[in-house]
Amino acid sequence: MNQALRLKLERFTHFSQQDNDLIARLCTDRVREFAAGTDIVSERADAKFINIMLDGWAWRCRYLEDGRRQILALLLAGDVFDLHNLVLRRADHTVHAVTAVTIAQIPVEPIREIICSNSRLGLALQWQEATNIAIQREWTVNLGQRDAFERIAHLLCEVFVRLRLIGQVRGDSCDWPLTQSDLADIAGISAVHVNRVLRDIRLANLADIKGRVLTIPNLERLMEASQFDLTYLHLYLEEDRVGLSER
Amino acid sequence: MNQALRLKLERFTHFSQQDNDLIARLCTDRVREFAAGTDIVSERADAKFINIMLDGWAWRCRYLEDGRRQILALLLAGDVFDLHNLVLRRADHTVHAVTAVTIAQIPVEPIREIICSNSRLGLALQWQEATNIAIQREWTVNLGQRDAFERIAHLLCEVFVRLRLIGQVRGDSCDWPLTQSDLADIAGISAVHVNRVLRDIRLANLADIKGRVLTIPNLERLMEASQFDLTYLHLYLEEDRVGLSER
DNA sequence: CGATCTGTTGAAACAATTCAAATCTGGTGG
DNA sequence: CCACCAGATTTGAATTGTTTCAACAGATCG
Repeated sequence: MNQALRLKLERFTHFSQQDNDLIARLCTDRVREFAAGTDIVSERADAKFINIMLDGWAWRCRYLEDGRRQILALLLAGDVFDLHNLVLRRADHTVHAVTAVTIAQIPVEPIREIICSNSRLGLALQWQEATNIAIQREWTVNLGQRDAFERIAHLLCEVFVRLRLIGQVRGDSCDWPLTQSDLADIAGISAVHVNRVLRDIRLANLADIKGRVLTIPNLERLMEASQFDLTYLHLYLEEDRVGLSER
Repeated sequence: MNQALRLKLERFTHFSQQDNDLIARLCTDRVREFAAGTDIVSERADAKFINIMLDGWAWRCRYLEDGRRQILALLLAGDVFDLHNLVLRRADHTVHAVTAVTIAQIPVEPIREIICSNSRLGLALQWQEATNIAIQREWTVNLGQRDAFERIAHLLCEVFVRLRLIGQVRGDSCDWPLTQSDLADIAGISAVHVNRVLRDIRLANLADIKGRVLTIPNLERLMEASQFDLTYLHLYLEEDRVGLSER
């Protein structure tokens, strides 16, 4: 099974060999590649697949008529998304590949069977969806209550912790393919202001983005600065591996 | 069956007599009343029930350590919520009764059975949850991309349309139990600014709140002013009853 | 009938945006 | 290998949207 997916799902529960085999098979059957900058799901497209991110970065995005856009979620390796396609008929937003992306696109029916079988795997898929929604709520809090500095700092914490979960952090650094414009459309502020806030964060020695790499010298301090509380990620197993302690 | 719940679920599909009986039974078994101003679900409480709003107004809310709060969702009659309790172990936010509230609190197991049975009712419950999430995404867009005027106008549209769905609109008016402070914590702006924006909306003759009643003389114009597009509510049946046409 | 929320308004302060221009960066083709 | 280009980042100055503070009027409720 895909490394990131295994690490991710095992934060919820451990699986039987049977479950492991099943998910491994699903993830090799229908693998698709998307080039950086292309759309994975188009707004108003028919809702056909449940998707599993195997590699790369993507985002959900809604465009307004006048060209404004809001990035609604970041999708990282190991993320299961669009489970709502079990019941919805069409997409109400776009999913966009930021980097080159590898995805398993699984038709609705096999997933429905897994969920109805009440296996641990089915529960884990639903848990994934539930945490996606908890993250969506946290982004709502971010946009509604926090100022620009806290919003950016909080986002950096979240992504860093999520990447650490799937083993994509090296020491205090990780990949960072997002531009300042992208960050602006996540945080609901202008790109110019993102630039100034990132400068302030850098000057406070809390985090630094340079050459598509994010470095957080002291995650604990960055978490304090943004009131980051990882309860909302609903990580149940081996909690020592995330949070404050290294590795 | 509760009137609002029936109207709501039938926007997704029609039910067999068997389904109708089942849901009616569940909704009479475990009915609880909450007084206005009390908490229905407390942050970090064990996640035990799936809830169905039978009557009244409630909201989801997250508090930050320093006292700021963000209202994350409005829950109206007919809304099924906290379906994520099928997999999550504890709440990451509060649910608060705005008015007196009547709720059916259903344990996890019977709901799991309904969903796994793959009946229309089970799909309808999942559809409810999926639309709740779509609304959460739309609120994220609202906070991230729209200015104060558009945010408030968009919210008024949404609530009015949702209330109309469950037959709680009289002509161009509906109940409005929220204070300007509440609106502030939904829209992520200060209460003072809410007041000024509401004045502007009133002066533009788009909507008026007076004495706990909201009046929207011309919904179509208010929808235009806030770029309100009801796709995100995923209403599939009898679409003529909502949207622009009256009744 | 006073006490306590809720709503309203003005003036000053602040956060964030806009516009514009300069610099830096990575990739491309000559 | 260098010149060039487009996109990304950085900075300053003027402007706008929003907040804060403060004071008062209007409701609502025991």
